[in-house]
Amino acid sequence: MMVESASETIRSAPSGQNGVGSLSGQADGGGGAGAAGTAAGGAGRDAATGADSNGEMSPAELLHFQQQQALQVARQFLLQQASGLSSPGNNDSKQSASAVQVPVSVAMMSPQMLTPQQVQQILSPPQLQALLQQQQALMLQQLQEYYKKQQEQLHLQLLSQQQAGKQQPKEALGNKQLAFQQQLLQMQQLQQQHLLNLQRQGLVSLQPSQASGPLQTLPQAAVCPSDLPQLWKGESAPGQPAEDSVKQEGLDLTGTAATATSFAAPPKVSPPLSHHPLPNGQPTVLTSRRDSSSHEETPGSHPLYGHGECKWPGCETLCEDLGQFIKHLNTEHALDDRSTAQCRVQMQVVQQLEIQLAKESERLQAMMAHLHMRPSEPKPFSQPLNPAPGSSSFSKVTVSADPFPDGLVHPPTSAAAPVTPLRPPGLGSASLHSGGPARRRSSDKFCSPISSELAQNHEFYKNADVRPPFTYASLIRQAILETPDRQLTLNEIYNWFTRMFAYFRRNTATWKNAVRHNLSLHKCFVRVENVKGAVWTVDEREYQKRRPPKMTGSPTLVKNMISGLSYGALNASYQAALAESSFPLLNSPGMLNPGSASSLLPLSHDDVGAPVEPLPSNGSSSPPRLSPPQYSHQVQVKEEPAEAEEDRRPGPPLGPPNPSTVGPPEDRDLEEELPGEELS
DNA sequence: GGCAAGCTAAACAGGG
DNA sequence: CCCCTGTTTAGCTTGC
Repeated sequence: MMVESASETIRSAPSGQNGVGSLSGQADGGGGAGAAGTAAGGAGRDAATGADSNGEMSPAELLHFQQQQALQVARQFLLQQASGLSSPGNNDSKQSASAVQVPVSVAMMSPQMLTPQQVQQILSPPQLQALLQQQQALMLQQLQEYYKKQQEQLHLQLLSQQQAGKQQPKEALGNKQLAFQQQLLQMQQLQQQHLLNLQRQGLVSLQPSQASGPLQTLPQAAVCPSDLPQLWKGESAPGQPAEDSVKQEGLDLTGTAATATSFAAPPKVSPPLSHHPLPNGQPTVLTSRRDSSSHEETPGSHPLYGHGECKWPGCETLCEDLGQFIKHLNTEHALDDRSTAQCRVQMQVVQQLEIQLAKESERLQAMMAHLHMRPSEPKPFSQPLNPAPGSSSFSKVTVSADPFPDGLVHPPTSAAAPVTPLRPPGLGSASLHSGGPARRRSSDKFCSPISSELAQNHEFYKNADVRPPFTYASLIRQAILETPDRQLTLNEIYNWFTRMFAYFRRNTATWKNAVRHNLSLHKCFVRVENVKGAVWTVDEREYQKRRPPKMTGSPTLVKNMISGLSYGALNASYQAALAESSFPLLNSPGMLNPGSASSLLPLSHDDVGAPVEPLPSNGSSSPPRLSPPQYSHQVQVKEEPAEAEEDRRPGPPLGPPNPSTVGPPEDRDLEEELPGEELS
C-alpha cells in the first residue's frame, strides 16, 4: 500500500507552542503578592494596635479600617497603573527604552499571575531591569500618593477627632492625637526598619551628604545594564554611615515603609546565600564582587566615577575630575525621588539576581549532591556542564553565545522558538556535530538514556532545527520502544522522526535512507511480517551486542574501572558524557557506587516513562556502558506467521522469540544470562 | 595506523 | 512507470 511521505504529513502538524502555555501554567504569583499585601496590612494593624494601647478604641479601629482601605486603593491603583504603563499619568516614567515596553507591559498586566522569579526567567536581564525600574517608579509614585492619602486621612481623622473632642475631655483628645502621632511615628519606624533591612543586605547606601533634595516629580532615568557594575560598586560607598542614610531616606519617604512590601515585586527574603553581614553591614557577596570588579578604582576615586564620566545609572555625564564629579553627584543625584527610585530599582535588580543566584546555587547543590560530588568544589563550573558548542556545533546550527549562561537548567521547552538555534541543555560539544555526519552521538557512545534526554528536551528538538545527538539506531529504537506494541512500520518511524525532531522535517531523502539503511544493517532491528505489512521491532539483545565490548574478558579491569569512576574520579570522557547526557544515567543509584555488578543492574523499565537506553552488560564496555540491564523489549508482534523474521535472521540467542510471551520473565532471564554471554 | 562505528550516497530488487 | 520498502555496497569521517 502506498503511504504518503511522512515528511509531508508531519510538516503540517502544529509545532509545539509551549512558551505562553508554560507561562500561564506556572502562574503562581498571586500568592506572593497577596502575602505581601497581608504583611503590609499587618504592619498597619500593628501600628493601630499601638495606638489602641493609649486608650480610645474606636478611632484606632477606624484608622485601621481606613488604612486598609487606603491600602486597597493604592493596590488597585497600582494594578491599574501597571496595566497601562503608557497611561498619561505615567509620563515621567516613559523615558525607558521602548524596546522593553512590551514585555514590561505583559509582565505588569498580570502581576498576580507571575512571581518575580518567573518574570525574571521570562525576561532577559535588560528587560527585567527595565521592568523593575518602571515598577519601582510606579511604586514610588503610588507610595507617595498613598502617603498623601494617609496623611490626609490622618489629618481628617485628627480634625474629626478635634471636632468631636470639643465635647470630650482634653485628656481624651490628647490621647487620640497622641495615638495618631504614634501611628505616624510607627509608620516611619517601620519604614526605617524596612530600609535598614535593605541596608543590611547591602542594597542601600545613600550618602549622608545628600541632604533631602527638592521633591522631584518622578523617577525616570533608564538604567542601562552596563551601569550595573557601577551601581554594584557604588552601592556601598566606604565610610558612609548606613544609619544616617537610612534615617534620611526614612524621613524623606515617611509612611511608605508599611506599604512598600506590598508593592515590592520580590518578597524580602534573603536568598540562602552567604549573606553574612560584615561589620559595616555589607554582605560578603557584594564586597567580594566589588573587589573583583573595581580593579580600576583607585582609593581616591569614587565608585560611581570612572573613565571621566558619571556612572550613575542613565547619567554618563562627563566630569573632568573627581571634584567636578562630586559636585555633579551632589547636584544631580541628590537624595531625591529619582535617585531613591533608582536605588530601589537597583535593589530590585540585585535582589532578583540574588534570588536567581540562590536558585541556581540550590540547583547546583542538588545536582552535585545527586552526583555525589562535593558541593564545595568549584570544579563544576569548569566542568563542561554546558559546554560551548565551539568547534563542534552542528553546521546548520550556529550558536554564537550561550543563551543560558547560568547553566543547564533552562529547559529549552519553555523558551525555544521554532527553528531556534538553541542548544539543548546537557547536550555538549559532541552532540551537535560540526558539519558532515554527526558521529559518535552521545546516546551510543555514552549510553545516555535517550528516552530521558528526549523527555527533557522533547520540545526543544521538536522546535529547534538541531540535529539530535543520537544515532539513527538509537532513534529508531526509541521510536519503536515508545509505542505500546513495540513495533512500528517504516512509515511510522518516519513519522516519529519528523514529529519529534524539527531537523528531520527536512533532508528527508538523506535521513530516510539512513533509517532504512540502519534498519537493514543492524541486526537489532527485526522486521516482522504483519497482517498489515511489515513492522520493525527491536531486539534488545542484539542492540546490546551491537558494539563489541572493548574490555571484554577482564572483569577485574571492569571492576576497577567502575571503582575508578565512582565519586570524584570521573574521568574527562565520562564528565563529557555527563555533560551530554543531562545526567539521566546517574539516576541509577549504583552508577556512582564503587560497587558490585549487582549495583549496576538495570534501571526500571518504567524509568522516565519509557524504556531507558539500555546499558550494556558488565565487563563489556567503555565507561558509560557499565550497567547491564539487558532486558529485552521483545515485542508483542501482531503477526500471524511468526516465521517471517526467522528465516531472514537467526533468532536471538535467547531462543525462539515468542512475542506473545515475552515480558518481565524474559528480562529476568536476560539479567541472569547475559553477563556470561558478554564476558565470554 | 588500524579498527570499529556511524553517516551518506547509491544501486538494486520487489511489490503496490 | 513511479513510489515505497528493503537490502547491500562503498566511501568517508571520527574516535579509540
